[in-house]
Amino acid sequence: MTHDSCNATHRGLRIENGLTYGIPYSHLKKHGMPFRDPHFEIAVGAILTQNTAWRNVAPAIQNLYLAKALTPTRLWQLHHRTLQSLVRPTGYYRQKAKKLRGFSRWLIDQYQGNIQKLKAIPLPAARSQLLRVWGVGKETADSILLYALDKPIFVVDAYTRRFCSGQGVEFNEYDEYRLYFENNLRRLAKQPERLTRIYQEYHALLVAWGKGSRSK
DNA sequence: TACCAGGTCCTCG
DNA sequence: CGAGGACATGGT
Repeated sequence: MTHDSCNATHRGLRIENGLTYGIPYSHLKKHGMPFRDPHFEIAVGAILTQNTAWRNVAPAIQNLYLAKALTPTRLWQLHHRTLQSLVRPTGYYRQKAKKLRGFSRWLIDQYQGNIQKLKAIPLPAARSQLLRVWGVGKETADSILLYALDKPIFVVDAYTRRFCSGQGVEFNEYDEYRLYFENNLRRLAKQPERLTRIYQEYHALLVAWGKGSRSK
């Protein structure tokens, strides 16, 4: 794992340079990243941020880090009640603890707890498998695919719909919004291998727009 | 004090 | 299917 993971993107939000949830990067570099899988961590963030402000999610992930539980095995081994208390700041903490537990169990059973093995699966199959996990809906599945696994799929969230609405673009279904962006952005991408990065950056722009337009 | 925040699942008609 | 409700904490 190269150190670029320390600047990993969580659903469009970049982690501050040199700091990951309050832990100095120099510390991580010196001691390695025991009990921490940055790609799994991004998936955890995707679940915890469901209908929740990111400011409530960051402390929860820091709790998990300090508990050395940011790997599927370590997280699953936490006592159920302990896990609930660690993710409490995110709200819906009973449901979310159950979701994280189930997701971890699933990664352990299907992929030996190695999320990189899920990355090796073709995109459509990986998506349908994720959608079978309890607590993982379309937006969360696509967030995991795009940000944790670098798969080229566009994430549709509340900001995306709000932005479209302002432009007079409306659909009924999640996948209609997704395909609308994918079809248009694909045309702009000269090389297909840049698609993932474009989707990540474009979604990040929508997030930035959403946060900015709210305080107005 | 009320209202909201980057969803998902369950239930009922 | 599809509308309606439950889930829960922290910030403004």
